[in-house]
Amino acid sequence: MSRRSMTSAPPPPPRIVTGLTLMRHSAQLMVDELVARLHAAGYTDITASHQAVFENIDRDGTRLTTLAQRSRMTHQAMGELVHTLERAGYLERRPDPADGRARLIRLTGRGQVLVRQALHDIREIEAAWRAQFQAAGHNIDLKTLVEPALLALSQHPAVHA
Amino acid sequence: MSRRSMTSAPPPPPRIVTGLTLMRHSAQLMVDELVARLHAAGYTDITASHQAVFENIDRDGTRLTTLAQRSRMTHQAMGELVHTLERAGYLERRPDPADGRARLIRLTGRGQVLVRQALHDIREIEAAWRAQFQAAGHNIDLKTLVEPALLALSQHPAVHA
DNA sequence: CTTATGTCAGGGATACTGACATGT
DNA sequence: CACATGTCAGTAACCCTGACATAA
Repeated sequence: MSRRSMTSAPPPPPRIVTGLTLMRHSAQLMVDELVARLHAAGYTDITASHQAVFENIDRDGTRLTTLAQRSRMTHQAMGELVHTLERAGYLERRPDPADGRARLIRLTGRGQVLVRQALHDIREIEAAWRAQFQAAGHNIDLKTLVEPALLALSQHPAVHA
Repeated sequence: MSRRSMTSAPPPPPRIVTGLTLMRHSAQLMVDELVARLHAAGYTDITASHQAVFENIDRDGTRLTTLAQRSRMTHQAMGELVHTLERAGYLERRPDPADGRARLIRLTGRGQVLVRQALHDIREIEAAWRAQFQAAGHNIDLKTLVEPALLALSQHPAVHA
């Protein structure tokens, strides 16, 4: 569960509205909404932090260290996430045939079903955005909107210097 | 300081790229970048969590409870944030003349300077975004784009039901 | 031996729940 | 008394640092 509680209060607008605050709040709402839908679908043990695993795991398995690098966290923290999801039956670990030191982390069948459900929910959530965009007269896709920002920011020296 | 460390690794793309993941990562990068700039400007005691205070405080002072509601957290958690920023000299508390039970939390002079600096940095961060966006052939403002999305999500039943 | 992978132990920062004191 | 405001205490979830075991 997200550490941030799902309060029932109507969302109050912030006083100083910048693009940054809008991004922050939008991302927050999207993730909360996704977790709420997954809970409603019966996946009550999934939390927002697990997103880091599911969005970075490869179809044919991924090493713990790789998962950690992709999600920009320590391998120790990622190890804990993987351990939880493994106990819950979403992941399994098998020795890497190509490297005796490593183990590959893969989705189980149950894990694949969960990811499919999540992608379905995300599509629905994003559809609400698109509808609002079009109602406002824009005809643009969410990826098109956010991708250049990600590029610009990830190339900025201060971010990784 | 953000709990998430500022690793020097190049940003690895996630495997499953949805609008949701892009939003999440962009918001993360923007906030990290802002905090890094504020630190560089000498505000070494500011962390990402303090954003919740500065973006929700009114010019003429705001109650603790109101700050908490606006940032969707408990008043206890907000109380801790305010206490820290008060000790650091960015905020001050004075009795509310209109209600003896309440106290109004306001920016000090130092706090106002900080907010001005932060807004300046945010403008610069967003400029990089806009440049990439225009390079891609689009000519639209960030607020215009994100605001309807935020509206759509905040009105969704599951978010606050 | 050096390097990469992963685990174990402990701690820090954030925000929560519950209980309570105070003032209207 | 009921209610709103705010504080104090304890805890949960998340992620970090440091130390270490293992295998290539």
